[in-house]
Amino acid sequence: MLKRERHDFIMRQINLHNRVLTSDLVQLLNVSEDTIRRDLQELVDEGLLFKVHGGALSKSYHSSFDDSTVYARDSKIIIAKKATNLIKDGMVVLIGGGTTILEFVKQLPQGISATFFTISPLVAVELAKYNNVEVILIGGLFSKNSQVTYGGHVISQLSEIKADLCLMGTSALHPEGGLTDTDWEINQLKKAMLACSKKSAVLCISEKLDITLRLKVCPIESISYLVTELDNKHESLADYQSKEVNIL
Amino acid sequence: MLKRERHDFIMRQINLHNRVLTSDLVQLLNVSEDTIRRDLQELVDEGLLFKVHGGALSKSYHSSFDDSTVYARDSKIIIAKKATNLIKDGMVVLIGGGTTILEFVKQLPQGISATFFTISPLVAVELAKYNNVEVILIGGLFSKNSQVTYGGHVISQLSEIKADLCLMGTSALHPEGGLTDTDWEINQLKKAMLACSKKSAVLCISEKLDITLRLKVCPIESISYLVTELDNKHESLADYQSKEVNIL
DNA sequence: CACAAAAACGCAAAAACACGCAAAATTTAA
DNA sequence: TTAAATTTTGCGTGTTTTTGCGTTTTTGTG
Repeated sequence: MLKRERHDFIMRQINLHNRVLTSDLVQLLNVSEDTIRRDLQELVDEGLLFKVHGGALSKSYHSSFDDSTVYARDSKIIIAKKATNLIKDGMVVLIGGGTTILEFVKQLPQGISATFFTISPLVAVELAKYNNVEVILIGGLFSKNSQVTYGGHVISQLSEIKADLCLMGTSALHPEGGLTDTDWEINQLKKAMLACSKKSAVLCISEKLDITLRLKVCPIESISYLVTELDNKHESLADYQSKEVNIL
Repeated sequence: MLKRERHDFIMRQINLHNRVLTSDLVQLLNVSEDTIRRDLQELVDEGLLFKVHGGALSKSYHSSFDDSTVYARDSKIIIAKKATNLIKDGMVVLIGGGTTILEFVKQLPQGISATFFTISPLVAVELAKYNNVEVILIGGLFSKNSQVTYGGHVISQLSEIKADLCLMGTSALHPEGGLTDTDWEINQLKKAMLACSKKSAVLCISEKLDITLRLKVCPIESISYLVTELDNKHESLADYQSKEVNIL
Protein backbone atom coordinates (compact mmCIF):
# COMPACT_ATOMS: atom_id res chain seq x y z
CA MET A 1 0.00 0.00 0.00
CA LEU A 2 1.31 3.39 -1.01
CA LYS A 3 2.00 6.11 1.44
CA ARG A 4 -0.58 8.35 -0.19
CA GLU A 5 -3.21 5.64 0.14
CA ARG A 6 -2.42 5.26 3.79
CA HIS A 7 -2.80 8.98 4.31
CA ASP A 8 -6.16 8.93 2.59
CA PHE A 9 -7.25 6.00 4.67
CA ILE A 10 -6.23 7.74 7.88
CA MET A 11 -8.08 10.89 6.91
CA ARG A 12 -11.20 8.87 6.12
CA GLN A 13 -11.05 7.33 9.56
CA ILE A 14 -10.60 10.75 11.10
CA ASN A 15 -13.53 12.23 9.24
CA LEU A 16 -15.63 9.25 10.14
CA HIS A 17 -14.83 8.82 13.81
CA ASN A 18 -13.17 12.10 14.71
CA ARG A 19 -10.22 10.09 15.99
CA VAL A 20 -7.79 7.29 15.30
CA LEU A 21 -5.65 5.12 17.53
CA THR A 22 -2.09 4.41 16.46
CA SER A 23 -2.50 0.80 17.48
CA ASP A 24 -5.64 0.38 15.37
CA LEU A 25 -3.93 1.79 12.33
CA VAL A 26 -0.99 -0.56 12.79
CA GLN A 27 -3.37 -3.50 12.61
CA LEU A 28 -5.60 -2.18 9.84
CA LEU A 29 -2.80 -1.09 7.56
CA ASN A 30 -0.37 -3.81 8.55
CA VAL A 31 2.66 -1.57 8.91
CA SER A 32 4.93 -0.75 11.80
CA GLU A 33 4.12 1.76 14.51
CA ASP A 34 6.90 4.00 13.32
CA THR A 35 5.37 4.30 9.89
CA ILE A 36 2.03 5.26 11.36
CA ARG A 37 3.69 7.82 13.57
CA ARG A 38 5.49 9.32 10.64
CA ASP A 39 2.26 9.39 8.66
CA LEU A 40 0.46 11.16 11.46
CA GLN A 41 3.28 13.63 11.84
CA GLU A 42 3.17 14.44 8.14
CA LEU A 43 -0.58 14.97 8.28
CA VAL A 44 -0.06 17.25 11.23
CA ASP A 45 2.47 19.23 9.22
CA GLU A 46 -0.15 19.62 6.51
CA GLY A 47 -2.55 20.84 9.19
CA LEU A 48 -5.04 18.05 8.57
CA LEU A 49 -5.28 16.59 12.03
CA PHE A 50 -4.27 16.95 15.63
CA LYS A 51 -1.87 14.54 17.27
CA VAL A 52 -2.19 13.26 20.81
CA HIS A 53 -0.69 10.50 22.87
CA GLY A 54 -2.05 7.24 21.52
CA GLY A 55 -3.33 8.50 18.21
CA ALA A 56 -4.80 11.60 16.62
CA LEU A 57 -7.98 13.69 16.66
CA SER A 58 -9.74 15.63 13.96
CA LYS A 59 -8.89 19.31 13.67
CA SER A 60 -12.51 20.43 14.03
CA TYR A 61 -12.91 18.28 17.09
CA HIS A 62 -9.96 20.04 18.60
CA SER A 63 -11.21 23.52 17.86
CA SER A 64 -14.65 22.81 19.23
CA PHE A 65 -13.10 21.40 22.33
CA ASP A 66 -10.73 24.20 23.14
CA ASP A 67 -13.26 26.93 23.68
CA SER A 68 -15.97 27.13 21.12
CA THR A 69 -17.54 30.28 22.47
CA VAL A 70 -14.37 32.31 22.28
CA TYR A 71 -13.16 30.54 19.17
CA ALA A 72 -15.45 31.86 16.51
CA ARG A 73 -16.97 34.64 18.57
CA ASP A 74 -15.45 37.51 16.64
CA SER A 75 -16.76 36.14 13.37
CA LYS A 76 -20.18 35.64 14.86
CA ILE A 77 -20.33 39.21 16.06
CA ILE A 78 -19.47 40.48 12.59
CA ILE A 79 -22.18 38.30 11.12
CA ALA A 80 -24.65 39.42 13.75
CA LYS A 81 -24.04 43.09 13.09
CA LYS A 82 -24.55 42.66 9.36
CA ALA A 83 -27.74 40.74 9.90
CA THR A 84 -29.35 43.32 12.15
CA ASN A 85 -29.90 45.49 9.08
CA LEU A 86 -32.40 42.96 7.83
CA ILE A 87 -34.81 43.68 10.65
CA LYS A 88 -37.21 46.55 9.99
CA ASP A 89 -39.70 48.00 12.43
CA GLY A 90 -42.96 46.13 12.65
CA MET A 91 -41.62 42.97 11.10
CA VAL A 92 -42.72 39.52 12.12
CA VAL A 93 -39.58 37.44 12.40
CA LEU A 94 -39.21 33.72 12.88
CA ILE A 95 -35.90 32.96 14.49
CA GLY A 96 -34.04 29.74 15.28
CA GLY A 97 -31.44 28.81 17.88
CA GLY A 98 -27.71 28.34 18.13
CA THR A 99 -24.80 30.46 19.20
CA THR A 100 -24.70 32.60 16.07
CA ILE A 101 -28.36 33.50 16.39
CA LEU A 102 -27.90 34.25 20.07
CA GLU A 103 -25.08 36.62 19.24
CA PHE A 104 -27.28 38.23 16.62
CA VAL A 105 -29.98 38.91 19.19
CA LYS A 106 -27.46 40.51 21.52
CA GLN A 107 -26.37 42.86 18.74
CA LEU A 108 -29.84 44.18 17.98
CA PRO A 109 -30.28 47.94 18.49
CA GLN A 110 -32.06 48.90 21.71
CA GLY A 111 -35.04 50.62 20.18
CA ILE A 112 -35.96 47.81 17.85
CA SER A 113 -39.65 47.15 17.50
CA ALA A 114 -40.77 43.84 16.08
CA THR A 115 -42.49 40.55 16.78
CA PHE A 116 -40.34 37.46 17.15
CA PHE A 117 -41.42 33.86 17.06
CA THR A 118 -38.71 31.51 18.28
CA ILE A 119 -38.10 27.88 19.09
CA SER A 120 -35.14 28.68 21.33
CA PRO A 121 -35.69 29.43 25.04
CA LEU A 122 -32.34 31.18 25.29
CA VAL A 123 -33.16 33.40 22.35
CA ALA A 124 -36.53 34.19 23.94
CA VAL A 125 -34.90 35.25 27.18
CA GLU A 126 -32.45 37.44 25.33
CA LEU A 127 -35.13 39.01 23.13
CA ALA A 128 -37.20 39.81 26.20
CA LYS A 129 -34.62 42.42 27.14
CA TYR A 130 -35.87 44.70 24.38
CA ASN A 131 -38.86 46.77 25.46
CA ASN A 132 -40.59 47.07 22.14
CA VAL A 133 -40.20 43.49 21.11
CA GLU A 134 -42.96 40.96 21.44
CA VAL A 135 -41.71 37.43 21.96
CA ILE A 136 -43.67 34.29 21.31
CA LEU A 137 -42.00 31.08 22.29
CA ILE A 138 -43.11 28.06 20.31
CA GLY A 139 -43.50 25.18 22.72
CA GLY A 140 -42.96 21.47 22.40
CA LEU A 141 -40.45 18.78 23.23
CA PHE A 142 -37.15 20.30 24.23
CA SER A 143 -34.00 18.99 22.59
CA LYS A 144 -31.04 18.47 24.89
CA ASN A 145 -28.55 18.68 22.07
CA SER A 146 -29.66 21.68 20.11
CA GLN A 147 -31.46 23.52 22.90
CA VAL A 148 -34.56 24.21 20.87
CA THR A 149 -38.09 22.87 20.90
CA TYR A 150 -38.90 20.34 18.21
CA GLY A 151 -41.32 17.62 17.21
CA GLY A 152 -44.78 17.46 15.72
CA HIS A 153 -46.28 20.01 18.03
CA VAL A 154 -43.74 22.61 16.98
CA ILE A 155 -44.15 21.86 13.29
CA SER A 156 -47.91 22.13 13.56
CA GLN A 157 -47.71 25.48 15.30
CA LEU A 158 -45.23 26.76 12.75
CA SER A 159 -47.73 25.96 10.02
CA GLU A 160 -50.09 28.53 11.53
CA ILE A 161 -47.55 31.34 11.39
CA LYS A 162 -46.83 33.68 8.51
CA ALA A 163 -43.57 35.52 9.04
CA ASP A 164 -41.84 38.21 7.01
CA LEU A 165 -38.39 36.82 7.60
CA CYS A 166 -36.89 33.61 8.86
CA LEU A 167 -33.45 33.73 10.46
CA MET A 168 -31.45 30.61 11.11
CA GLY A 169 -27.94 29.36 11.73
CA THR A 170 -26.30 26.66 9.66
CA SER A 171 -24.72 23.27 10.08
CA ALA A 172 -23.41 23.22 6.55
CA LEU A 173 -23.79 25.06 3.27
CA HIS A 174 -22.69 24.04 -0.22
CA PRO A 175 -23.16 25.65 -3.66
CA GLU A 176 -24.83 22.55 -5.09
CA GLY A 177 -25.83 20.68 -1.96
CA GLY A 178 -27.58 23.68 -0.49
CA LEU A 179 -28.44 23.84 3.20
CA THR A 180 -27.90 20.48 4.89
CA ASP A 181 -28.01 18.97 8.36
CA THR A 182 -27.35 15.74 10.23
CA ASP A 183 -30.31 15.62 12.57
CA TRP A 184 -33.67 14.51 11.23
CA GLU A 185 -35.75 16.53 13.65
CA ILE A 186 -33.77 19.71 13.10
CA ASN A 187 -34.04 19.14 9.39
CA GLN A 188 -37.83 18.93 9.58
CA LEU A 189 -37.85 22.00 11.77
CA LYS A 190 -35.83 24.10 9.36
CA LYS A 191 -38.00 23.05 6.45
CA ALA A 192 -41.10 24.07 8.36
CA MET A 193 -39.56 27.38 9.33
CA LEU A 194 -38.66 28.20 5.75
CA ALA A 195 -42.10 27.19 4.57
CA CYS A 196 -43.89 29.77 6.67
CA SER A 197 -41.66 32.75 5.92
CA LYS A 198 -41.72 35.11 2.96
CA LYS A 199 -37.96 35.58 3.01
CA SER A 200 -35.12 33.76 4.69
CA ALA A 201 -31.69 34.66 5.96
CA VAL A 202 -28.95 32.20 6.80
CA LEU A 203 -26.14 33.15 9.17
CA CYS A 204 -23.07 31.10 8.41
CA ILE A 205 -19.46 31.34 9.53
CA SER A 206 -17.12 30.67 6.65
CA GLU A 207 -15.77 27.43 8.01
CA LYS A 208 -19.18 25.87 7.51
CA LEU A 209 -19.14 26.73 3.84
CA ASP A 210 -18.54 24.09 1.15
CA ILE A 211 -19.66 21.23 3.37
CA THR A 212 -22.50 18.83 2.67
CA LEU A 213 -24.17 16.73 5.32
CA ARG A 214 -26.63 13.88 5.01
CA LEU A 215 -30.00 15.59 5.12
CA LYS A 216 -31.02 18.34 2.76
CA VAL A 217 -33.08 21.27 3.99
CA CYS A 218 -33.29 23.36 0.84
CA PRO A 219 -31.31 24.41 -2.24
CA ILE A 220 -29.25 27.61 -2.22
CA GLU A 221 -31.90 29.34 -4.30
CA SER A 222 -34.43 29.13 -1.48
CA ILE A 223 -32.29 31.40 0.64
CA SER A 224 -32.88 35.13 0.34
CA TYR A 225 -29.89 36.37 2.29
CA LEU A 226 -26.61 34.71 3.12
CA VAL A 227 -24.64 36.39 5.88
CA THR A 228 -21.02 35.46 6.55
CA GLU A 229 -18.15 37.21 8.27
CA LEU A 230 -16.37 37.57 4.92
CA ASP A 231 -16.52 40.50 2.55
CA ASN A 232 -19.28 39.84 0.01
CA LYS A 233 -16.74 39.98 -2.81
CA HIS A 234 -14.60 37.28 -1.23
CA GLU A 235 -13.62 34.52 -3.61
CA SER A 236 -14.96 31.68 -1.50
CA LEU A 237 -18.42 33.17 -1.87
CA ALA A 238 -18.33 33.29 -5.66
CA ASP A 239 -20.06 29.94 -6.05
CA TYR A 240 -22.95 31.05 -3.90
CA GLN A 241 -23.86 33.99 -6.09
CA SER A 242 -27.15 33.60 -7.88
CA LYS A 243 -29.96 35.96 -8.73
CA GLU A 244 -32.01 34.60 -5.82
CA VAL A 245 -29.39 34.82 -3.09
CA ASN A 246 -28.29 38.13 -1.65
CA ILE A 247 -24.88 37.95 -0.06
CA LEU A 248 -24.17 40.32 2.83
CA MET B 1 -10.33 6.34 25.47
CA LEU B 2 -7.63 8.91 24.83
CA LYS B 3 -6.58 11.28 27.55
CA ARG B 4 -7.53 14.24 25.42
CA GLU B 5 -10.97 12.80 24.94
CA ARG B 6 -11.36 12.32 28.66
CA HIS B 7 -10.43 15.94 29.24
CA ASP B 8 -12.95 16.96 26.64
CA PHE B 9 -15.60 14.80 28.24
CA ILE B 10 -14.91 16.27 31.67
CA MET B 11 -15.08 19.82 30.34
CA ARG B 12 -18.36 19.05 28.67
CA GLN B 13 -19.77 17.76 31.93
CA ILE B 14 -18.50 20.85 33.69
CA ASN B 15 -20.00 23.21 31.16
CA LEU B 16 -23.25 21.32 31.34
CA HIS B 17 -23.73 20.82 35.06
CA ASN B 18 -21.32 23.36 36.50
CA ARG B 19 -19.83 20.53 38.54
CA VAL B 20 -18.53 16.98 38.35
CA LEU B 21 -18.02 14.31 40.98
CA THR B 22 -14.82 12.29 40.88
CA SER B 23 -16.79 9.14 41.63
CA ASP B 24 -19.16 9.76 38.73
CA LEU B 25 -16.30 10.26 36.32
CA VAL B 26 -14.66 7.06 37.51
CA GLN B 27 -17.79 5.16 36.58
CA LEU B 28 -18.55 6.99 33.36
CA LEU B 29 -15.03 6.83 31.98
CA ASN B 30 -14.13 3.50 33.51
CA VAL B 31 -10.70 4.48 34.81
CA SER B 32 -9.19 4.66 38.26
CA GLU B 33 -9.72 7.52 40.69
CA ASP B 34 -6.09 8.49 40.38
CA THR B 35 -6.42 9.04 36.67
CA ILE B 36 -9.45 11.25 37.17
CA ARG B 37 -7.63 13.23 39.84
CA ARG B 38 -4.67 13.73 37.57
CA ASP B 39 -6.98 14.79 34.76
CA LEU B 40 -8.68 17.30 36.99
CA GLN B 41 -5.34 18.60 38.21
CA GLU B 42 -4.15 19.09 34.65
CA LEU B 43 -7.32 20.95 33.76
CA VAL B 44 -6.80 23.11 36.82
CA ASP B 45 -3.26 23.84 35.63
CA GLU B 46 -4.74 24.98 32.33
CA GLY B 47 -7.10 27.19 34.27
CA LEU B 48 -10.20 25.47 32.91
CA LEU B 49 -11.88 24.48 36.13
CA PHE B 50 -11.84 24.75 39.89
CA LYS B 51 -11.04 21.74 42.03
CA VAL B 52 -12.82 20.90 45.27
CA HIS B 53 -13.18 17.93 47.55
CA GLY B 54 -15.06 15.20 45.73
CA GLY B 55 -14.82 16.67 42.26
CA ALA B 56 -14.55 19.99 40.49
CA LEU B 57 -16.57 23.11 39.72
CA SER B 58 -16.81 25.28 36.66
CA LYS B 59 -14.62 28.35 36.78
CA SER B 60 -17.48 30.67 35.88
CA TYR B 61 -19.78 29.03 38.38
CA HIS B 62 -17.32 29.69 41.13
CA SER B 63 -16.91 33.33 40.27
CA SER B 64 -20.64 33.82 40.08
CA PHE B 65 -21.00 31.96 43.33
CA ASP B 66 -20.25 34.78 45.72
CA ASP B 67 -21.90 37.56 43.75
CA SER B 68 -25.23 36.39 45.08
CA THR B 69 -27.47 38.36 42.78
CA VAL B 70 -30.07 35.80 43.69
CA TYR B 71 -31.81 37.06 46.77
CA ALA B 72 -31.75 34.75 49.81
CA ARG B 73 -29.89 32.12 47.87
CA ASP B 74 -28.99 30.02 50.90
CA SER B 75 -32.61 29.69 51.94
CA LYS B 76 -33.60 28.76 48.45
CA ILE B 77 -31.02 26.02 48.32
CA ILE B 78 -32.34 24.54 51.55
CA ILE B 79 -35.86 24.62 50.16
CA ALA B 80 -34.71 23.12 46.90
CA LYS B 81 -32.99 20.21 48.60
CA LYS B 82 -36.07 19.39 50.64
CA ALA B 83 -38.28 19.55 47.60
CA THR B 84 -36.21 17.14 45.54
CA ASN B 85 -37.55 14.32 47.69
CA LEU B 86 -40.99 14.89 46.21
CA ILE B 87 -39.89 13.76 42.78
CA LYS B 88 -40.12 10.02 42.20
CA ASP B 89 -38.96 8.13 39.15
CA GLY B 90 -41.39 8.15 36.29
CA MET B 91 -43.41 11.09 37.56
CA VAL B 92 -44.98 13.67 35.30
CA VAL B 93 -44.25 17.03 36.85
CA LEU B 94 -45.58 20.45 35.95
CA ILE B 95 -43.13 23.09 37.03
CA GLY B 96 -43.24 26.88 37.06
CA GLY B 97 -40.54 29.53 36.93
CA GLY B 98 -38.70 31.83 39.28
CA THR B 99 -35.40 31.74 41.10
CA THR B 100 -36.51 29.27 43.75
CA ILE B 101 -37.70 26.80 41.16
CA LEU B 102 -34.51 27.26 39.18
CA GLU B 103 -32.47 26.49 42.27
CA PHE B 104 -34.62 23.44 42.84
CA VAL B 105 -33.85 22.13 39.37
CA LYS B 106 -30.14 22.60 39.94
CA GLN B 107 -30.34 20.54 43.12
CA LEU B 108 -31.99 17.53 41.51
CA PRO B 109 -29.96 14.30 41.70
CA GLN B 110 -28.06 13.40 38.54
CA GLY B 111 -29.78 10.15 37.77
CA ILE B 112 -33.34 11.46 38.06
CA SER B 113 -35.81 10.06 35.58
CA ALA B 114 -39.07 11.95 35.00
CA THR B 115 -41.11 14.04 32.58
CA PHE B 116 -41.29 17.77 33.15
CA PHE B 117 -43.70 20.24 31.64
CA THR B 118 -42.65 23.82 32.18
CA ILE B 119 -43.58 27.35 31.23
CA SER B 120 -40.09 28.67 31.98
CA PRO B 121 -37.39 28.63 29.29
CA LEU B 122 -34.63 28.85 31.86
CA VAL B 123 -36.02 25.91 33.77
CA ALA B 124 -36.24 23.96 30.52
CA VAL B 125 -32.60 24.64 29.73
CA GLU B 126 -31.55 23.59 33.19
CA LEU B 127 -33.68 20.44 33.14
CA ALA B 128 -32.21 19.45 29.79
CA LYS B 129 -28.93 18.80 31.53
CA TYR B 130 -30.32 15.63 33.05
CA ASN B 131 -30.02 12.69 30.69
CA ASN B 132 -33.09 10.78 31.78
CA VAL B 133 -35.42 13.72 31.95
CA GLU B 134 -37.88 14.55 29.21
CA VAL B 135 -38.63 18.24 28.94
CA ILE B 136 -41.68 19.75 27.28
CA LEU B 137 -41.73 23.50 27.07
CA ILE B 138 -45.19 24.99 26.92
CA GLY B 139 -45.13 27.75 24.36
CA GLY B 140 -46.93 31.06 24.09
CA LEU B 141 -46.39 34.74 24.69
CA PHE B 142 -43.24 35.34 26.66
CA SER B 143 -43.44 37.60 29.68
CA LYS B 144 -40.56 40.04 30.11
CA ASN B 145 -41.20 40.44 33.83
CA SER B 146 -41.64 36.91 35.04
CA GLN B 147 -39.67 35.15 32.28
CA VAL B 148 -42.35 32.57 31.65
CA THR B 149 -44.79 31.94 28.86
CA TYR B 150 -48.36 33.04 29.52
CA GLY B 151 -51.63 33.88 27.82
CA GLY B 152 -54.54 31.95 26.38
CA HIS B 153 -52.40 29.62 24.35
CA VAL B 154 -50.56 28.47 27.45
CA ILE B 155 -53.75 28.01 29.45
CA SER B 156 -55.30 25.99 26.68
CA GLN B 157 -52.31 23.71 26.43
CA LEU B 158 -52.20 23.26 30.19
CA SER B 159 -55.78 22.02 30.07
CA GLU B 160 -54.63 19.08 27.97
CA ILE B 161 -52.06 17.94 30.52
CA LYS B 162 -52.54 15.65 33.49
CA ALA B 163 -49.58 15.85 35.84
CA ASP B 164 -48.77 13.96 39.03
CA LEU B 165 -47.32 16.97 40.75
CA CYS B 166 -47.26 20.69 40.24
CA LEU B 167 -44.33 22.67 41.62
CA MET B 168 -44.42 26.44 41.88
CA GLY B 169 -42.85 29.35 43.66
CA THR B 170 -44.84 31.91 45.62
CA SER B 171 -45.49 35.61 45.70
CA ALA B 172 -47.36 35.42 48.96
CA LEU B 173 -48.93 32.89 51.30
CA HIS B 174 -51.35 33.41 54.17
CA PRO B 175 -53.21 30.99 56.50
CA GLU B 176 -56.60 32.39 55.59
CA GLY B 177 -55.85 34.23 52.34
CA GLY B 178 -54.17 31.22 50.79
CA LEU B 179 -51.94 31.60 47.77
CA THR B 180 -52.18 35.08 46.27
CA ASP B 181 -50.56 37.14 43.53
CA THR B 182 -50.53 40.62 41.99
CA ASP B 183 -50.41 39.85 38.31
CA TRP B 184 -53.60 38.81 36.57
CA GLU B 185 -51.92 36.68 33.95
CA ILE B 186 -49.71 34.88 36.43
CA ASN B 187 -52.74 34.31 38.58
CA GLN B 188 -54.61 32.66 35.73
CA LEU B 189 -51.56 30.62 34.96
CA LYS B 190 -51.19 29.27 38.47
CA LYS B 191 -54.85 28.37 38.64
CA ALA B 192 -54.55 26.46 35.41
CA MET B 193 -51.42 24.69 36.62
CA LEU B 194 -53.06 23.59 39.83
CA ALA B 195 -56.16 22.45 37.99
CA CYS B 196 -54.29 19.93 35.91
CA SER B 197 -52.19 18.34 38.63
CA LYS B 198 -53.10 15.63 41.12
CA LYS B 199 -50.92 17.11 43.83
CA SER B 200 -49.22 20.43 44.30
CA ALA B 201 -46.13 21.68 46.08
CA VAL B 202 -45.38 25.29 46.88
CA LEU B 203 -41.81 26.44 47.50
CA CYS B 204 -41.86 29.49 49.75
CA ILE B 205 -39.17 31.35 51.65
CA SER B 206 -40.37 32.31 55.10
CA GLU B 207 -40.47 36.04 54.46
CA LYS B 208 -43.27 35.53 51.98
CA LEU B 209 -45.42 33.91 54.64
CA ASP B 210 -48.33 35.72 56.24
CA ILE B 211 -48.80 38.09 53.32
CA THR B 212 -51.90 38.54 51.22
CA LEU B 213 -51.92 40.11 47.77
CA ARG B 214 -54.82 41.22 45.58
CA LEU B 215 -55.53 38.19 43.49
CA LYS B 216 -56.31 34.80 44.97
CA VAL B 217 -55.01 31.66 43.35
CA CYS B 218 -56.27 29.05 45.80
CA PRO B 219 -56.88 28.36 49.50
CA ILE B 220 -54.21 26.74 51.67
CA GLU B 221 -56.13 23.48 51.58
CA SER B 222 -55.52 23.10 47.87
CA ILE B 223 -51.81 22.81 48.47
CA SER B 224 -50.44 19.32 49.09
CA TYR B 225 -46.92 20.26 50.18
CA LEU B 226 -45.51 23.45 51.57
CA VAL B 227 -41.74 23.66 51.50
CA THR B 228 -39.90 26.40 53.41
CA GLU B 229 -36.36 26.78 54.67
CA LEU B 230 -37.63 26.52 58.27
CA ASP B 231 -37.89 23.41 60.40
CA ASN B 232 -41.36 21.98 59.97
CA LYS B 233 -42.03 22.40 63.70
CA HIS B 234 -41.21 26.09 63.57
CA GLU B 235 -43.82 28.29 65.25
CA SER B 236 -44.44 30.52 62.26
CA LEU B 237 -45.68 27.49 60.38
CA ALA B 238 -48.22 26.49 63.00
CA ASP B 239 -51.07 28.34 61.30
CA TYR B 240 -50.46 26.52 58.04
CA GLN B 241 -50.93 23.07 59.51
CA SER B 242 -54.03 21.31 58.27
CA LYS B 243 -54.81 17.79 57.33
CA GLU B 244 -54.52 18.65 53.67
CA VAL B 245 -51.18 20.46 53.76
CA ASN B 246 -47.96 18.59 54.33
CA ILE B 247 -45.21 20.82 55.63
CA LEU B 248 -41.65 19.87 54.75
C1' DC C 1 -12.54 12.44 68.84
C1' DA C 2 -13.15 8.82 65.78
C1' DC C 3 -14.40 7.08 61.48
C1' DA C 4 -14.88 6.84 56.57
C1' DA C 5 -14.20 8.96 52.30
C1' DA C 6 -11.24 11.46 49.40
C1' DA C 7 -6.73 13.11 48.19
C1' DA C 8 -1.71 13.09 47.83
C1' DC C 9 2.52 10.70 47.16
C1' DG C 10 5.81 7.52 45.53
C1' DC C 11 6.54 3.58 42.76
C1' DA C 12 6.59 0.30 39.07
C1' DA C 13 4.82 -1.80 34.89
C1' DA C 14 3.12 -1.15 30.47
C1' DA C 15 2.41 1.50 26.56
C1' DA C 16 3.73 5.06 23.44
C1' DC C 17 7.28 7.79 21.60
C1' DA C 18 11.73 9.64 19.48
C1' DC C 19 16.01 8.92 17.23
C1' DG C 20 19.58 6.92 14.60
C1' DC C 21 20.70 3.48 11.34
C1' DA C 22 20.54 0.20 7.78
C1' DA C 23 17.84 -2.54 4.60
C1' DA C 24 14.34 -2.29 1.14
C1' DA C 25 11.78 0.02 -2.21
C1' DT C 26 11.14 3.63 -5.39
C1' DT C 27 12.55 7.22 -8.38
C1' DT C 28 15.77 9.49 -11.28
C1' DA C 29 19.29 9.86 -14.62
C1' DA C 30 22.70 8.20 -17.71
C1' DT D 1 18.51 -1.29 -18.84
C1' DT D 2 21.42 -0.22 -15.18
C1' DA D 3 23.39 2.38 -11.60
C1' DA D 4 23.09 6.09 -8.53
C1' DA D 5 20.24 8.89 -5.70
C1' DT D 6 16.41 9.36 -2.97
C1' DT D 7 12.67 7.93 -0.30
C1' DT D 8 10.45 4.82 2.60
C1' DT D 9 10.33 1.42 5.97
C1' DG D 10 11.42 -1.55 10.00
C1' DC D 11 14.27 -2.45 13.93
C1' DG D 12 16.96 -1.64 18.19
C1' DT D 13 17.69 1.32 21.90
C1' DG D 14 16.71 4.56 25.28
C1' DT D 15 13.29 8.02 26.91
C1' DT D 16 8.85 9.78 28.15
C1' DT D 17 3.98 9.30 29.21
C1' DT D 18 0.34 7.12 31.22
C1' DT D 19 -1.84 4.36 34.41
C1' DG D 20 -3.06 1.62 38.54
C1' DC D 21 -1.77 0.09 43.18
C1' DG D 22 -0.37 0.45 48.03
C1' DT D 23 0.45 3.63 51.60
C1' DT D 24 0.04 7.73 54.11
C1' DT D 25 -2.16 12.13 54.83
C1' DT D 26 -5.93 15.16 54.73
C1' DT D 27 -10.73 16.30 54.91
C1' DG D 28 -15.50 16.19 56.13
C1' DT D 29 -19.08 14.40 59.34
C1' DG D 30 -21.42 12.93 63.17
